[in-house]
Amino acid sequence: MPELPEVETIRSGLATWVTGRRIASVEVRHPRAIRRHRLGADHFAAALAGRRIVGVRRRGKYLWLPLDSGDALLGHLGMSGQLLLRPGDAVDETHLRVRFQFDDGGPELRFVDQRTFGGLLVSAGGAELPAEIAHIARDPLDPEFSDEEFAAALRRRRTEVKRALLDQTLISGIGNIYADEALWRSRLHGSRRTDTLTAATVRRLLRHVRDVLREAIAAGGTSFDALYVNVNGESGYFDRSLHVYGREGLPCARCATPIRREPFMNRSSYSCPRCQPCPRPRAPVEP
DNA sequence: CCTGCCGCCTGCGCGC
DNA sequence: TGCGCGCAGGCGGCAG
Repeated sequence: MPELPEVETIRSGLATWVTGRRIASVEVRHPRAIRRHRLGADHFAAALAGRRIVGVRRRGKYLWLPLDSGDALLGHLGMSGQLLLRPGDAVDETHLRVRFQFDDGGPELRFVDQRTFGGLLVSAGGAELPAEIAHIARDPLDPEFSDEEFAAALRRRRTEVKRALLDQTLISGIGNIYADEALWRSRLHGSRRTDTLTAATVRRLLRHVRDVLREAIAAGGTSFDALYVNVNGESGYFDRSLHVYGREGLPCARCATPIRREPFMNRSSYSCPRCQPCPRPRAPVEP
């Protein structure tokens, strides 16, 4: 579920509430939530108990908490993951997967995940950048993201622009909502081939990607339902500012044409038929 | 190598 | 009321 703005909202909340605190105990309630920690639940808990959290970092949709051991607690929220700060005596959530208690007796950290597509692991020596996410590209809000390298990668690719925006090894943090919103702002149809985009078009696309991500962060993210909330359980309100996502049949804010929904990778893509015309099929390559 | 597709899970809303 | 179906913010692994 959560894309960069939601994960950044959670990162920022965690930074406020867990930085500097020492983990006292870890309870793994569901093994699937730590399936990517190959050494198992006991090792996971032992690697964290007694460690102090020294910060909270993010790349794309991944979060990690560097520890005073030099390791890091790495997490991905998948489609339905939540990280919540809750009083220790609060009733357990139905989908509570992992509980972290601190030695200061303050609020505990809970990993709650309905669909268990998300998960946590301890990355050995991963405080600076976990090796497990070395394949994830920098995100477009990272000061070291290179627009030129991204444009060059698009030119080399033989795929469609929406697929490229969702490819976390090219540019990270963008998911189905913000891909559709950035494409609408850029007046591009998602099935445009990446190798047909001009340099100016790629610049325009990146500008709109950054605009929509920053605006969504300022709104605390997009909450369609209770599945995405910040660490204090509060919803974001960027859903009010969406122009196409989830708006099939509603008028385009620019031209009033009804927004269309098209099947895409077992999900949906939303766009304006007039502002974002389907690209012409490619001319066959001459022999 | 690169690209595209499937499977992993649970819950909700809809039509019958 | 109940049931089956389609759909949902994502990713890793694998086939071609």
